[in-house]
Amino acid sequence: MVQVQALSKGEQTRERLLDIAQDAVLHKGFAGTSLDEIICEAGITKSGFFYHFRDKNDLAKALLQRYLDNEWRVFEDLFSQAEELSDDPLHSFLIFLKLFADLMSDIPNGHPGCLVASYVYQDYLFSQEVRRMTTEGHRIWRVRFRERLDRIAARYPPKIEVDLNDMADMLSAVADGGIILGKSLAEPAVLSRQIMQYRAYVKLVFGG
Amino acid sequence: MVQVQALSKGEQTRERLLDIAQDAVLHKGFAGTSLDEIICEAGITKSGFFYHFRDKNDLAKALLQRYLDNEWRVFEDLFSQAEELSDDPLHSFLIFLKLFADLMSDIPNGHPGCLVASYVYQDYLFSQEVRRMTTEGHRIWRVRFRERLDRIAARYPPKIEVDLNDMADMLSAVADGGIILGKSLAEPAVLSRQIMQYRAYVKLVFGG
DNA sequence: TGAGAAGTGCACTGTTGGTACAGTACTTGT
DNA sequence: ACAAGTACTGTACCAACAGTGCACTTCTCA
Repeated sequence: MVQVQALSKGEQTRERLLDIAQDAVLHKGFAGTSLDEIICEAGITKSGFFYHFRDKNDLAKALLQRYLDNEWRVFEDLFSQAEELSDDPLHSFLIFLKLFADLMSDIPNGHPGCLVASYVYQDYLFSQEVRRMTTEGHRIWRVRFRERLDRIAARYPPKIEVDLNDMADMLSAVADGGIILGKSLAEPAVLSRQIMQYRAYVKLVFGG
Repeated sequence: MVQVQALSKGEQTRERLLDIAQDAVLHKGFAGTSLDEIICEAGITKSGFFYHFRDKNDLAKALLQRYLDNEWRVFEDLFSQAEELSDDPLHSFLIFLKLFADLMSDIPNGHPGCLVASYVYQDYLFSQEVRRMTTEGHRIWRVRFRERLDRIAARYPPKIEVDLNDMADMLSAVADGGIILGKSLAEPAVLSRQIMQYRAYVKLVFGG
């Protein structure tokens, strides 16, 4: 049993505001999301909102930070689960990808959308700080996946010449693209299937 | 020499408005793009704008329609080029992918962004008609790529069990994801490299 | 019970999308 | 050269909304 720190009333309200805002932003964009609708849905006044966030950009930043932290935790968790199930770097990575795909297919109405992708398509709306956070997010994922691929390549020489950075990026790309396709086609299964396609690629490149 | 129908003055203005609007939308989102800034940059008045478009949603629709038409033409062109260079379905598709990757790496400041992806992340802002257009766009691409893969699979049995719809979708996914990564990391080369990763996958699945 | 956390109330300003409509200059076919 | 569109301009207006600032109040919990 994991001991979760109880949230104070203020933190609860803040989380609720973030939940509502994220949902709205992923469907209407940041500029299209009005503070009025957020506070209305949260049952709070405008002044109450500004007690929690300096301004709208501060909300954007908090939203992204929370999203990145969550993603980090999820991947951390999946990686450690996968490592418990196999010592072999390739098998472990393949298990990780399967777990990832399963997790994505378990989301009730499909993945709600990647906040980072959404921000990338609205970069002029945000401060440099926030833009740097999206860049950093993608860079971190590249490094994390790359580490795994390096370990795999050390034991299983690739069957074809391949740049491991590109291959690491491909997982991010396939995930971002899969989310978009899944939303657009109203076929939530697309995302997990795309991850499995990536998995098949990894298998072919390193596997026998 | 292809005879291009000269644009009337009105059509020129309309195109200019669409150019300006598309650029803005890809950086600020649709709601974040004001009519005022569009007309200001176009050197036209508000009344002039409403001569060309009924309202803002009409602009959104025209923008998307033009984008889809352009994409269609580009792929049509690349496919026919590739088919001229080889009769073999696999080789032809691989050539197509290489041409596609090259085209994407030739864009001066990198791909400006996929309007369809941008719309998907702002779906609540648009009319049902526009939303259907994004869905239809993705569905068409799936079908077009799928046709090619079918022809390939008929001659070259896949080395692994693979769903050809998923494989067709993967090109869209990798392209959408590659655009996002390229923008986010400020590394325009990412997109064409991701397309080449997909090409490597196709080669491994069907190739010897 | 008292000090800070977590709000409320209200006033204000500029912007936005959108409407209405009369007038005008520029093109284009004939 | 002229009429008939085409492609706008100018002006005036509106309701809704984003975003802020600040004084004031209520709630919570150590």
